Amino acid sequence: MNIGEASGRSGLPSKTIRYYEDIGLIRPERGGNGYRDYAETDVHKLRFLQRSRGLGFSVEECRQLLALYEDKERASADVRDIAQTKLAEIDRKIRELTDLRRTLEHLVHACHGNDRPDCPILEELSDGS
Amino acid sequence: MNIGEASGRSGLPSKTIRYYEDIGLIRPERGGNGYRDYAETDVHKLRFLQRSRGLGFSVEECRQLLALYEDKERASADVRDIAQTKLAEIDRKIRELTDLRRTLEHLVHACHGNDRPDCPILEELSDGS
DNA sequence: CTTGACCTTCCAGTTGCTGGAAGGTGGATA
DNA sequence: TATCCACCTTCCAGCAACTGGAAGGTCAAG
Repeated sequence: MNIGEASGRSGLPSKTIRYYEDIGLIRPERGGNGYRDYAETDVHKLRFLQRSRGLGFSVEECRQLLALYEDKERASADVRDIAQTKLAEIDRKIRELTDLRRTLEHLVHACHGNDRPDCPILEELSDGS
Repeated sequence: MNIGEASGRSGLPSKTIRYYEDIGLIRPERGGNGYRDYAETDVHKLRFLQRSRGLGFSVEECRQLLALYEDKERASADVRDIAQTKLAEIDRKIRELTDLRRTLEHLVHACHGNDRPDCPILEELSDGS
């Protein structure tokens, strides 16, 4: 499929997809006309990149995560190590998001209008991990 | 307190804290010697920024979130609207992180070594929101 | 009164995109 | 067959959000 369809299916702009190719994250085939030709697995990787970038993982971290699948020669212990580290990070992020959610809920329900100056939100913000 | 202590307590590099001041996110006092002087509430805001940036919110989104406390003239309905939108975003992020977590768990437990080529991980990756 | 760890500003570089120009491709339509 | 228009290509410039380094001021300790 062409880059436009890959873009629509992955949620990433074509520009970004070309950029990811520039920095070596994905390697689509090329048709006789020079157009990039994306396979299903490419779209899966792009969706994966779209998500994990949006969740605050750096491009290099995403590269590591993708490598977990692609580097088929890598020893499984290494794979587990990297994945385990990322799991801990993900758990931390989930905890932080949950805290943030609670804080905003509080703001919505308890800190309306003039009550704001007395709102203990900022104290809550600094709690957690 | 000086920027070094604010840095240590917020988890943000001093460089980044100065940058946040440049773009108007925080406004610490200045001592007679020209040094920045951070209050407790500043540290709370910095910790908040450290977290929400790490969770994939843009600086402009963080500015909005901070404005929920600071703009005391804002009508409470507006506050609720913005907060509600962010809550939906946070819920989506939590869901995506949970999916990502499940995927990695699968990788750790089921896709070791030579089994990788048959691993259905990439299919799982494209599920979810 | 000097040493060293802090602080200041300023300017340049990096990362991760993002927009726009200039031009080629390809299926539909007159 | 021509020409349209939406797509694709590369390249280059600009923006966002830092990050590093130079050049110099401040301050408590020895």
